[in-house]
Amino acid sequence: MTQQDILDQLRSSGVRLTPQRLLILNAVAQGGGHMGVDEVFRKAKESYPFMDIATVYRTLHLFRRMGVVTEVAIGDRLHFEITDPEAPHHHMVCSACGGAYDLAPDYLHEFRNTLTEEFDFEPDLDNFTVTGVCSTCKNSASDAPDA
Amino acid sequence: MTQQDILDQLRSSGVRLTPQRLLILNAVAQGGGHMGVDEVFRKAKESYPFMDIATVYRTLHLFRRMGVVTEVAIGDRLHFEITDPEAPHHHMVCSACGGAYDLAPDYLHEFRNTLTEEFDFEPDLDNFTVTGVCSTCKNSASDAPDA
DNA sequence: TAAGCAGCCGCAAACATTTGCAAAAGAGTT
DNA sequence: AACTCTTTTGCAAATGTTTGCGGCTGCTTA
Repeated sequence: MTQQDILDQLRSSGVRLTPQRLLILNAVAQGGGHMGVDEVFRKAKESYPFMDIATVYRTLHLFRRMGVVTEVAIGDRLHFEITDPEAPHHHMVCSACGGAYDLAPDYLHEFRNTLTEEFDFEPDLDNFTVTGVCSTCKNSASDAPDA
Repeated sequence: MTQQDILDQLRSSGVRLTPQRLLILNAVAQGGGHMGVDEVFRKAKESYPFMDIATVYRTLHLFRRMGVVTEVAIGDRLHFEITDPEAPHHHMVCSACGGAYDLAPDYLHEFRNTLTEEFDFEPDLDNFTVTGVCSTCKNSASDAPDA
């Protein structure tokens, strides 16, 4: 599951491979975890100073539409990561510390089955995120009172 | 479970009751289902032409923080509805037709338990939305290009 | 390799959302 | 009712995101 596959997928979809798109793809990939729009922009701009923010938005949306990247909402910010079809996973985001944890799909099988059987509703769990409070923050709740 | 309770809750939180806030609360309540920011703005403006869009944003965020309204993401748009503590529910949003369906909390109990037990992660399912394709759209995949 | 087409990019302007600030207004106190 | 304190509002300016458009470029065909 390399970038090569992604490039093939793009090409075969009639989408053009441009330097800008490759840079953006690289930026997301090298970002490892979750890259914000502006982080992708800055990183891509390092290699190509004429990079435009509009292109970054358009390209990320394109990639998302094609399933190449996955969008994760952390707080109010959108983050992006390369979609890994071999090991799809979901996210738990802590509203206290902003941390994002991976969640194996097994935990959602039951839920999916329920929705399908009860409502004939086919959930798209590829872009699935649960918000909540993580273990760490929950257990150190004593520190952070609010006035 | 009336607006009165909401007002009391606001007052007792040290939040001030202003005409603007009442109008916005009313707009969301009368909107019945899910009101977009601009819809709330327009409706409130009918009664008070000086209403400012910034006030609408600030107030909706305030209400959300206080749990008075619930935010539902439908497509790229945020919608708001009055939180009903008597009958909390979640949402299934169809990515094809944009429809929003209520989902009883029972269906999430199991899921919540799993997250808590396995990860000590306390999910906030009050603002919980699953995206997917609804029965209608799934079964009429052949016709409806867009509606 | 040259030519042609369609899709893409960069720019700037439109639109959406957030924020700083001074004036205005709610809520308690006298 | 007048006073004071603090929050809230409206405006405008700052961000953040999307879109229209003319020129540019990847890709295909010959």
